[in-house]
Amino acid sequence: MPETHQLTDLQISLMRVLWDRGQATVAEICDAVRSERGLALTTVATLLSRLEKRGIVSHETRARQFVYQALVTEADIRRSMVHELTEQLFDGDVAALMSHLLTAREISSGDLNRIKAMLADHQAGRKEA
Amino acid sequence: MPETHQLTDLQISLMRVLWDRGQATVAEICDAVRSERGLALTTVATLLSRLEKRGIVSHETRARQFVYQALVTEADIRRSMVHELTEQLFDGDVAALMSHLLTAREISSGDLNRIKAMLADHQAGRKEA
DNA sequence: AATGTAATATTACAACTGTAGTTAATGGGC
DNA sequence: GCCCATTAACTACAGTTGTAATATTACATT
Repeated sequence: MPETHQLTDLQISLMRVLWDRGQATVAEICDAVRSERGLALTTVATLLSRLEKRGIVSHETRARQFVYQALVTEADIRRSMVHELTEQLFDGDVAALMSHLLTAREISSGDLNRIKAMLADHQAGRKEA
Repeated sequence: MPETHQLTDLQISLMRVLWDRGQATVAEICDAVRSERGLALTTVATLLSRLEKRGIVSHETRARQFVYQALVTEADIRRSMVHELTEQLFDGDVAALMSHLLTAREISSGDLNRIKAMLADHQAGRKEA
């Protein structure tokens, strides 16, 4: 259970590559983010080694190259970051955040229907648990 | 329309005082956050002047003291921070964030009912609009 | 064995944040 | 008019982040 992992935008970009692929070398990650953010190889390497120091990723060496993999899942990060945000901005009140999402944003009716369906599912699933 | 204002935990604590009171002197803000975070007066002053440089707050001088007030509302900050988070972690998909909230084990049945009610309200309101 | 090449390791640096000490100004009380 | 207390201004410093150049290492090829 990683306590609370707050990641920046850039850090998430790198993580996403690992989440998508499972593993990746520095060069692969560098390539993968090139379109959205052109970074030098050494920059990516630095970022990854910092993430490793924080216990977010790990690496093994294979054919002279570091192959990184995520140690936390995207769900973990979502959980801890959403939790943080909820605490900070909504005093921990998830329903308040929901309310914000419903009112402070243009939500499509498609979204609304999806949400209603999810709610129904959720309650159904909850009952049998 | 303040572009995108990401505030840290501490910055939000200070802002909250201003949001609650409308205005406050440095000393008042310092006192207000003392319980949750004991900071030196000069620390609070520094933080506020940095926020002012960013256009988040402003001050006027009254009786030898700076009286600060927020230039952005809590709703503004909520909007931009929730938006950022949604973009970064859910690829902009609000319904996906909702889904996460429903499944991420942080929601009580009471919350669920409140949410259902809000959804109903929201759709009702939306119809007449 | 020498060398080119690819990869990592080391070092650097500016901006921002959290934190606060020190200094300067100034108004109120005596 | 002088001193104290309050308050703001300036300075400082360590940690994190974004960014990358340079240095070192080591494999593969000749």
